[in-house]
Amino acid sequence: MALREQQVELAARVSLHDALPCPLRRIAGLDVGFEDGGATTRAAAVLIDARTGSVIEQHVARIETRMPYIPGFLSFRELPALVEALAMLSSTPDLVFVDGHGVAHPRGLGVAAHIGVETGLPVIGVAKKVLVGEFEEPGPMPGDRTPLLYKGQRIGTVLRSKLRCRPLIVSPGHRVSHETAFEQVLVRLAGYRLPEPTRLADRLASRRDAASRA
DNA sequence: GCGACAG
DNA sequence: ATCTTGTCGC
Repeated sequence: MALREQQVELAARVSLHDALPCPLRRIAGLDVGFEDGGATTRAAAVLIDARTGSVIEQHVARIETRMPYIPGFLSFRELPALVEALAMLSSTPDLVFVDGHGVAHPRGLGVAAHIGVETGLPVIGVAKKVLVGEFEEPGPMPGDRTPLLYKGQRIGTVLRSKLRCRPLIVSPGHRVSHETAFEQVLVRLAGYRLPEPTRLADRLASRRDAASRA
């Protein structure tokens, strides 16, 4: 079966309804990086205590890259490593933040949405650039936002997370509403453009963090 | 046909 | 994503 047909089927399983535990206990951040000029895919998973914000544990999964990057099909390239890293966590997170789009995708299945339907966990997609859709530039203040529209439908939120920084594109991955998605990102901002879960996973995935340089 | 195109 | 130091600006 062709990949785009798989996307359409998987996308039909995505839920935009909130299904998160009231007091969130643990949240996770996921991101991918590459080594050996792309031959090796490196996925990072960071587990954070939702109440204190402290890191509980973090892992890195490294596997052979199986597919090239094709716009619109990113999840098939990164999913294997991401699932591997997620499985390394000793406890399941109540909410997962993924670097990339959720439903803000041509066929509604960005990496965040793909991981969501694959694991059944609540997921939020946090991307740095738009893939598809139109929007009005949001105001300059952190928290300012405008809806991302595509074919007459809302597919995400263009969110200003930091002053003088390009806005983030936030979209539900699975079991989360548009409202909850950007609100959760706002709550996890710690003075940086990216929310903590994604920011920390990003540093671990790309090998420019203190730990891997040791 | 031309340009755009998450990471 | 990745190759890569310093540098301009707030």
